Amino acid sequence: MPASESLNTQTNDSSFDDIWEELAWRGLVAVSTDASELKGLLAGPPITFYCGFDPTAPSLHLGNLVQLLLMRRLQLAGHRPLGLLGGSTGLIGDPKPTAERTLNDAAVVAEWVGYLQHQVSKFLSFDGENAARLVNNLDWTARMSALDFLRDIGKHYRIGTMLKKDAVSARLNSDEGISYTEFSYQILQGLDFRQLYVDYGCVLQTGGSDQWGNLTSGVDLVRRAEGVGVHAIGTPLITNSDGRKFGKSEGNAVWLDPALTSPYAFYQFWLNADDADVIGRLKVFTFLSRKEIERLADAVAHEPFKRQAQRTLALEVTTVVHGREATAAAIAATGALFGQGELADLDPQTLESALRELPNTTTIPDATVMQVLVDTGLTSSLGESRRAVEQGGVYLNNIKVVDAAALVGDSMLPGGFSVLRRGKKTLAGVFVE
RNA sequence: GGCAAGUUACCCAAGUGGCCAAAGGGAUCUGACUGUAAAUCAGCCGUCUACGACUUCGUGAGUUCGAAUCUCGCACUUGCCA
Repeated sequence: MPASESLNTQTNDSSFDDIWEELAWRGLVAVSTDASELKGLLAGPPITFYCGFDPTAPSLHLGNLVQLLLMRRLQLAGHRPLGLLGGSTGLIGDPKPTAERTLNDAAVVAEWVGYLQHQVSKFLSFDGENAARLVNNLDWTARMSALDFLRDIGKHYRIGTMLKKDAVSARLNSDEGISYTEFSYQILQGLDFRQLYVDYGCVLQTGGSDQWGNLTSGVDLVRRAEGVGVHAIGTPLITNSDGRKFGKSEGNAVWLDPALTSPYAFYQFWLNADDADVIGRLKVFTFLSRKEIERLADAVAHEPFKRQAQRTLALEVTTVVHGREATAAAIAATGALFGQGELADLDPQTLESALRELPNTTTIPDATVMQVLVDTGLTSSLGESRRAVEQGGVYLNNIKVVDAAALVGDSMLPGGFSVLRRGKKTLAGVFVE
């Protein structure tokens, strides 16, 4: 439901000469085929372009969000998006630099395709002249025989070129090696581009720059098989300013599915963006204008403690992904839980709904705080709970828990619930019956 | 198919019969400082009914008073040869 409600308010920034200029300013182009040709292409009559999403998990994540928003920007510029779901490529898995993937069960992949399809559809408009369209590469791959594959497609591929792709050579140089299955992935992806060119006149593919080898695979195949020059854009990998991977929070990726990453957690993720990163994030993940973003950059420079850019970022991105209502709830919860006042002074109703946004559990007054920490997922074992308490990192209703044997019933708020906190900002709700 | 090397906790990586729940680094987590930021410093970092017990060093058997360490089988990875 959410997302799509934002579609009507999204626009590109008209202060740019053309969409290419805007994409460049937003830092969305890390690599591409001939830049001046692309610029001309995107400034001209509507083209059809595509971006693929492989079902390697039950939900899309932040890396995919970059692609989805790029697609939307291109659509707003008048171009026609094809959202490709990797029903077949997801069965194979693209080579990760470090390790071979474990193959997922076909039924599971098919199920995930359904989830992703639903998610992708929320970010694109399916109305009007340049309505988006979803396709599944299983539709044309499944019926292709091994012989057709080798004769019609394989003949266009040179092993030398394939070996030189970063994703492949990295693995060949590691002691992990690479299976024939994953080695072949680039051909499957190339096949997609060709098929979409033939069926829809698709002339541009976008993807992460780590997929550059796979993007060019398609460009090469279309040139060889169809004699046509098509294009590819690789977006930069989003990393934190200190080079660490982005979108990993407590060891888990930030998902777009609210069941996997709650809107509250999602909102918090953006709110916690580093000063050094926040402006870049605004450019990539919001539809705010250059003028507005420059104003926020100024705010970061002169009054960083107000964290205006972070607040705006969190508001904008959460709204785009989860909708206004969920965002409002996340902000309300944030206000209640991180506000200055006493928890006991808060309206129990407000507080309770805030706690519902958090990981929470229902228990009895005699339960130990240590056990509840585990139940809410704040810690993963009693030992870790014990350590957290010993280190002075556990708070029940903002009162530091000093006794490892403390019970939930020792401190309760009016209304029969408690705010359990680990560290400075990891919170959970405890409902006592 | 032959020969060789390898498989250690979230990741990298020491350890080659007892002093090993296993060095070191990184990541995560906690504390101090702060702005729910960064940087820095410190601590924690297998599980538990916790001064002790239990389960781990690819996997299954075995040798031994005692095995991550030795032997054999199996699986997987890499390199060289065919």
